Amino acid sequence: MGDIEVAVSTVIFALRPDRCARGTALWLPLVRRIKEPYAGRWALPGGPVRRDEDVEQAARRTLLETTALAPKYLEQLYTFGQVERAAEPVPGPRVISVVYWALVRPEEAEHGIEDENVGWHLADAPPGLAFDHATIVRYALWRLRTKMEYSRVAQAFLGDTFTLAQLREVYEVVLERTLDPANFRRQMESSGAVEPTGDYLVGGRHRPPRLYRHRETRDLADNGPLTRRQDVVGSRPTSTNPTPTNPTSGSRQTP
Amino acid sequence: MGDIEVAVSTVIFALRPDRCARGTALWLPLVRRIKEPYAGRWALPGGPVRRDEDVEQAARRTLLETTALAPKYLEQLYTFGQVERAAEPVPGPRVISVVYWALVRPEEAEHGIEDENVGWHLADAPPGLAFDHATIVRYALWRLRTKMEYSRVAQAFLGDTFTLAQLREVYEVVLERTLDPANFRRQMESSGAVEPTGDYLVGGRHRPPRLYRHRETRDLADNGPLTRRQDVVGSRPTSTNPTPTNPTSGSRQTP
DNA sequence: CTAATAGTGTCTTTAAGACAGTATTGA
DNA sequence: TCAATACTGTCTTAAAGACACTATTAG
Repeated sequence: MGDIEVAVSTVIFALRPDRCARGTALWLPLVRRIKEPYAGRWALPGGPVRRDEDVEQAARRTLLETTALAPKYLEQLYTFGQVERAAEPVPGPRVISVVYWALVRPEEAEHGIEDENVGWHLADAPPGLAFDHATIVRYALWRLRTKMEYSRVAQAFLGDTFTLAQLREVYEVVLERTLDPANFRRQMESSGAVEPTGDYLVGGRHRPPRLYRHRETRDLADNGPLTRRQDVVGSRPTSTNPTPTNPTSGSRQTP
Repeated sequence: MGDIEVAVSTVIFALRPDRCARGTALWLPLVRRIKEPYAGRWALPGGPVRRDEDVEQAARRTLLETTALAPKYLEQLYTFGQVERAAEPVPGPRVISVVYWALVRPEEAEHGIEDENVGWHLADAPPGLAFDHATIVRYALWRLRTKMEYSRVAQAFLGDTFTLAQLREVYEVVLERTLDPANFRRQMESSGAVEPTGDYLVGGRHRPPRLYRHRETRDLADNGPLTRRQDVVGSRPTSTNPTPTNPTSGSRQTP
């Protein structure tokens, strides 16, 4: 029964300058596999969950170990639990993967490792990936774009202060369409997601734009009621359940 | 390493008549635990994942075994993977739970088992639950309400044909507020989510309302790109990956 | 007929989008 | 001065909501 391995993988997105086309594009770091199933192919950073660490903690640890990244925004994406997952070239062991997705700021991204085994790739067109990681990346991209429309995730791509033009560029690059600066400004200001610092960004070639900061009314990575960790109302400090172990409903037919 | 158990739990919602207050309320089935951690307490139906079954399949199986329910709408909710999950009364084994949520129609709900160990409870105010199942139920409720606003999940509570008043009642009960019948009608008709069958519901006390059916343009339980299983563009038929097993980025510092 | 629900029409408010116009900087 | 970006104002359109009004049934 304890015959199933649990692993984590993480899809990390960052905005980085792009040589061709427009200035900026969406990138994600990949690591090259060295062991056999898919050896030599690119894959999402990850690894097995240790017995004594939380699953999210495992995601952070493997990320740090393989890419040296420590993203502030980290959220669970989906758990992939099909039986035939490892059955591609070699019928390996049964592995269930809890996949996370992360957003890092440009400065954070710079601290990441880059060598022949760890590198950034365009999120739109990643190279041939191991396992079904291509599907996972596509799903993560869909989640990012969807969440962009109704939340403030875009701010996770930026530093503590930023101009509205920078924030707008995040939206434009991720959603792949241009936005009207005037309307964008109005929306951001009326939504209360940002607030002006009072400072201006000097050194630009033209009129210095106002600087803004995140308005941390709520956490950026919102998982609904999961973020509000300790409830005041309910009971104990909310541990994260181990599920009923086979309840086998005993005596049925009892009104 | 294979020292971790993987289990599933499912939060099932159904609309059922309520004795007090308004006619209908949101209910969910719970099972009574018979084994020791939390023996006697109510818990979500679920159980361990077998080595040879998909995780989703495990959710369906345990649901059928314990409650005799086979919901059409079943979707992954979240995976709970903290270390201290089982550590409440007895420091049990490490268990990671993949939690699903399901919606069942009234007729489906009637087929469910009901005895002293399996019973329906008000989703708003469940009894004292085992583990952190109260948190999970609260989270599932939040997801249901959130998803209700932008998708067509409401239809999963109803049969093949229904009146707009019935559909509106689903929204009203779940969202806990009344909706304007006129505006609701317009929204539903313009969204293209439903289409009139041409028939009318006779036998009512008053003017017979038009019957509608789901417009199955897309799947009800949409998981973004995950539902579109086989891609035509990409490559192979999309298996569901087993994650890279510890890539340990080899030779760093290589430009 | 009345009671009750089904369904339509219309007005107001709000937000999104298009786009013209003004402001402020470096060179 | 000019180019380029920052920022403001205003018009149009679409959707949401409030709510009056008509339609059709059972009894």
